[in-house]
Amino acid sequence: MQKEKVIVICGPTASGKTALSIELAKRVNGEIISCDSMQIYKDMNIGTAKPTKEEMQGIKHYLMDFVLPNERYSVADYKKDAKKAIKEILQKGKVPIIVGGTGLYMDSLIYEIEYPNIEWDEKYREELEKKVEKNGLEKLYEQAKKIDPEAVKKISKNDKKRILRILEIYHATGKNKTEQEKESRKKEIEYDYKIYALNWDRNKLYERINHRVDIMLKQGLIEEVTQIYQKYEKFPTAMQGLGYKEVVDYLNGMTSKEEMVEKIKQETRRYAKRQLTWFRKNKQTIWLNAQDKIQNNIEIILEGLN
RNA sequence: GGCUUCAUAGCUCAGUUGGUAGAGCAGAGGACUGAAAAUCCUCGUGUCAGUGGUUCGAUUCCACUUGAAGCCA
Repeated sequence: MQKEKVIVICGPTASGKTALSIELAKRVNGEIISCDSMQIYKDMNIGTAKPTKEEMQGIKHYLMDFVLPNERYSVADYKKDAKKAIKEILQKGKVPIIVGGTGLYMDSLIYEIEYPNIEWDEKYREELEKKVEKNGLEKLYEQAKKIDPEAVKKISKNDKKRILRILEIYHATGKNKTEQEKESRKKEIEYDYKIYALNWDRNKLYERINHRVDIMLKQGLIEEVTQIYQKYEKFPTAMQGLGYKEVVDYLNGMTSKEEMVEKIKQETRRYAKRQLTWFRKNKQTIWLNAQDKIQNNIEIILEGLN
């Protein structure tokens, strides 16, 4: 039996994914599933460049604006939610269009990675964090090496996040990360993902990013962050968002306004570069020239559906 | 007009007692399996302002030229 087709549109921030995807959805009777680790949050609109109701033009968007900034959300959640959304859209007889720039989330879907069902262990994480503070990372690195030498080989001594993760997986499942990752890819991929990525001339992309940051500030980014900051107490990840942490520093008097603006622009440019690195890795991706007319790119995508 | 100081990587600056040079930042490339807009790794050849001179050899010393900053008129 032939697999059903799912369109995927990725690309760096400010590359025009939103505009393209909405036009495409109108054309193919599609609905959009966002693939963006920050647009999931409520109240974070300006800084995440979330499309407005008007921009959506009546096209339904899934997995956007449904998590509170003080809640936790992970790739595993995303994968589950996104697959559910795909099924729902197909059942309606419509075309699912995955759109976004979060590479990790994207891969969890297109490779259909299976995540073992484990609970988020706040206590163990805190315990590990304390150990790092007290004795430094090195001891935990050695410990991780004993548990999973193969995984440790691939990371640096300074990669705290991944060192802790190796320990956490072992703590929760009794398996090492390498083993668990092998199992996570065993299942056959259910859909025929057609993957497209948008690209720009690098300098032009950077100009767009700079310009977009200026617009965000005009639209009231500082006010948005101020409100979120007052409304919620904890931000497990939401405040890691670009633009958000920098505004927080500014509000706390750590930086001047000019420094803040420059920092947001620079970090966003760097982020775009990392996104491109990620998307280049997948060799089945078809690259679209974002400087072309939207309609031309839509034609290319339509050809791929036949 | 006179004197002094400076001119080295895209930027800020080290340095070479004369044997053609190196940091930070910017930038580039890469990695990525439950925080990912996060986290981490790698990468520094440039007429050492220009033209002459001294020298086996000058980015380094000398002269002049150009530009910048400062001081004195």
